[in-house]
Amino acid sequence: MARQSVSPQITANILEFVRTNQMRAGEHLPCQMLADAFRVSRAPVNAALKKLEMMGIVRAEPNRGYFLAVDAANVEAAKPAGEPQREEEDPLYFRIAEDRLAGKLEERVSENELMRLYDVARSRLLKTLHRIAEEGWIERLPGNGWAFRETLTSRQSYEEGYVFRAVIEQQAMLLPTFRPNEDEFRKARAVQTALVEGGYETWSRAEIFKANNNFHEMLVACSQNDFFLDAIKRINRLRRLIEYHITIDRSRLPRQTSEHLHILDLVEAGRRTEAAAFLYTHIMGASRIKTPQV
Amino acid sequence: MARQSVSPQITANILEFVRTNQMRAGEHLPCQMLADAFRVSRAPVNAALKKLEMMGIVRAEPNRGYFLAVDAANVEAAKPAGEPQREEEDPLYFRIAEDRLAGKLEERVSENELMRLYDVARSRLLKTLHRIAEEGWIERLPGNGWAFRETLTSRQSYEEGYVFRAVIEQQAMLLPTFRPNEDEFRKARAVQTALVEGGYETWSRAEIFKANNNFHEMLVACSQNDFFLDAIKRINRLRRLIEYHITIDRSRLPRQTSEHLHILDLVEAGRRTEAAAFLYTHIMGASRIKTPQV
DNA sequence: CATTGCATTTTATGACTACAATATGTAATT
DNA sequence: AATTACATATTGTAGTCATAAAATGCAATG
Repeated sequence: MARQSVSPQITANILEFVRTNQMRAGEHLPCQMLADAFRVSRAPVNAALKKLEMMGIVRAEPNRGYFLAVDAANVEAAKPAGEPQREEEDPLYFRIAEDRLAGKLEERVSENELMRLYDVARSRLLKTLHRIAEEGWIERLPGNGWAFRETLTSRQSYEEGYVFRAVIEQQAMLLPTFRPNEDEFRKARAVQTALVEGGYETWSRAEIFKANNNFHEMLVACSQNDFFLDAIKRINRLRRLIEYHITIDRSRLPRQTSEHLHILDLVEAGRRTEAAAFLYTHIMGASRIKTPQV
Repeated sequence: MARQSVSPQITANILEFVRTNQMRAGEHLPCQMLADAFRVSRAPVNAALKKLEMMGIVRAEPNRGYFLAVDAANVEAAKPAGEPQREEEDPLYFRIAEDRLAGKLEERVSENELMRLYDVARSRLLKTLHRIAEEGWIERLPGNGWAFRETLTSRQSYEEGYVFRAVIEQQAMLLPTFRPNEDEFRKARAVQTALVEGGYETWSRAEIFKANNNFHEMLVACSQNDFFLDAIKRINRLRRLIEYHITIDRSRLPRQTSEHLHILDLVEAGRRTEAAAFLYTHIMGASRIKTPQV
């Protein structure tokens, strides 16, 4: 048993790429271009394309490479047929998170203990633990073992997180370096509009959540300050974990989405201060409504 | 060859503990208490105390434990005699940082490559790389290898960092949950006063830098919001790395220190808004002065 | 009764090997 | 000139073992 491959992830990436670029059947998919986009070599890209060929999404032409077989709009439909409902991403990560949230894991744990419990190799466990450490809800102790932090389990830190997000995003928008990116704004508008026009009833929870996060991260990215962007990305990864445990309240989505569109309007109209203030209340509002469920 | 011990680190911790608590000769140093304070078991604490006994800083009494042999003020003097100038903390970390700053390391590096280059075991390398990843200046690629980010090397991100700090610290102080901690304020005042009264000429660069960081982290900690505190801690770790490469300008220290004291005054007088605004310009001012040297 | 001192258990690192996945160089194709 | 197809080189993960360090249980001490 060697390592687990990245090519499944690449497969998903290609599908997303095709969709967000709204590509049409027959368009060429150059191998090197995809490899660069996903920061891997051509090897896993080829493996992914081979899989997609079997799924009927791309067509291979000898010595010319792979070509999209269906329009982007129809890729969606072709996907669930071939593979399980949703690819797993990192099962170990979620198992640890669930067990911690359920109180099945003590505050202090040793690596050996976790290896036995989840029956995984040390290297795999460490990879996941370090990922968790980056998200800030576990830390390595100086001697042996790891200690969970309260970030995940306490109600208070959940609210602190919303305050942090609201402040960071508002301030990012007020920075002198903030400059709306026309291209990204257009794409964001398209996604939010798709959500309003029925998407919020059919999209999966993960897709809705991702669209939401992308919107906010796109806004912060316009500040041109990587520290603000990194801070938001980090807390969003954390949020995803917690909010997966909350039954999504789809009735709130239309309002949320229209608020997003309103923010885009304000920024494009040059009313930045207003937009920032509105953004702040938008985020804090989301917190107030959801917390009773936790 | 097994792993490297944490007890040298514990030795340093005990010395710092004795100093910041201004303990006097003869005071008892309970083993379990120290172990709890540093989040390790009694084993490495005992090892550290044994070393300190040989250095003449503590005295062992059979079946009663260890007792401080000199006053906290004199610990300083006793230290450099026994051991090398400064304990290394993590040589690998600094070697990688130096080599990256000097342009000796490409943007993309593989683990094997680094293992050969620095002649360390994979586990040790990974530990350090993950630490660096947490600080945000390297990231794991999806396939093989790691990629350095621009955070360290670009002039722009250096300035972005100052903007981030200024905003975060100011906003932290303006949070409704902000509550000055009397104890910490008193200690901070003592340290800053010691600096003014000559400390800035005799203290080592590392000590001055640490005192500075502690001051700012203490302020943010008063916001009672861990996300703000974590963000500041993360960027401070990064700052330390870069500023170690700048010859410290000791002539600026008196002004910096008096500004710190001024901030404490304003907060204690309940003039929070003024304090926050002053804090903002204090940080941005530091940036403007230093950048020409980079 | 808290704390030490010591014996015992448990832990994590280093070193080695095997191998599938990833990365890359190069000739052939359009 | 860009891209593919294939062959080759390199990488990182998993597994196992030995061992020093860290954690822990408990009788002895003050």
